[in-house]
Amino acid sequence: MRSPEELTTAFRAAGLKVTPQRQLLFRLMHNNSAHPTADSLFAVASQQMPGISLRTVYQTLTDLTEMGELQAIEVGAGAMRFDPNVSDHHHAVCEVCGAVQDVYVNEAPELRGLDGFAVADAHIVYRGRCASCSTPAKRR
Amino acid sequence: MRSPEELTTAFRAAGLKVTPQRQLLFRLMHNNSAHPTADSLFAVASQQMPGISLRTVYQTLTDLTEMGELQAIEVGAGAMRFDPNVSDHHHAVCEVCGAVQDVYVNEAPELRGLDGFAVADAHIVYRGRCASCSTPAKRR
DNA sequence: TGCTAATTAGCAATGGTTGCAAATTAGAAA
DNA sequence: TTTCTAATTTGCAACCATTGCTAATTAGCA
Repeated sequence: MRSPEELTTAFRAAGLKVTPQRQLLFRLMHNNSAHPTADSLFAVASQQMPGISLRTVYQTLTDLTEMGELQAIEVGAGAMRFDPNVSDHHHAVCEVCGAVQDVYVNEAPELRGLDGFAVADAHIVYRGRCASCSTPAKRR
Repeated sequence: MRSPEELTTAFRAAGLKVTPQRQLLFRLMHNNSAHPTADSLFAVASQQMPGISLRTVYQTLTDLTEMGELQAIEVGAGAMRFDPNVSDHHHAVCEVCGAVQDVYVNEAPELRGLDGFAVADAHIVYRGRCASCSTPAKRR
């Protein structure tokens, strides 16, 4: 997603208002690689702006997603995650701690069984253990 | 998933009871390639057994999934789908009609960005248009 | 045929998300 | 700077898919 400054310009150009709530969310999502849920983002936002509504967080995340600034991802089990990285990539979900990280594939595999299906998009969810959850010997 | 007869034997061998509800659901899921949701399966089951509970449908689908007889898949947007095909495969979801079909990949692609993540499982969801939704000229 | 643990049904409750309406406010225009 | 109005925010109710709970029922062994 673009920088908070660029988004400010883009929103105004589109006839949308740039409210303090939106500015805060622009900042919180920019370069955010945590793949937060609406709720976890709400928790962080609330610290900096007590009284901000969860409804507004949902609204803004939806708006940004529709504008192509965020990618909404469904990793199974639970809430939607939001990712400011809108490049073509996939996700790995740690089954231990729930963390989500970006994964890139070099080339799409060949498919069988498409049977006339016209693929527009593909998304892969990998499950397993992230680096920190794979090294139990670390606690010495 | 195995045949209703084999499941009957397997359930009894595991100390589980083979109720009329379960037998019906065994039959309805066997060779079912529609990837039904719990609710759509409930609708079909209700026709053949009025009074069957949605709770029981959920329960039985969960049991079968835990026994490895079904695969529970999350295609994004909406309810869980259940698939009696438990072989290693993926899914294509039609964005027009919502149909889900099985897809097989020849070989897993190389990944970048794993960064120590140990992959245990991968599931790909393709989105696009199924064959029947891709041929508008059919209505002559 | 009786017994008992497994199962069912029904309903309440949960978690994530959206619809709605009233109050507030950004920002263009005067 | 003030006014005006459409956009936005908030709070709450409602929604959907799913699960928890429990009393009543039942499969299937002895």
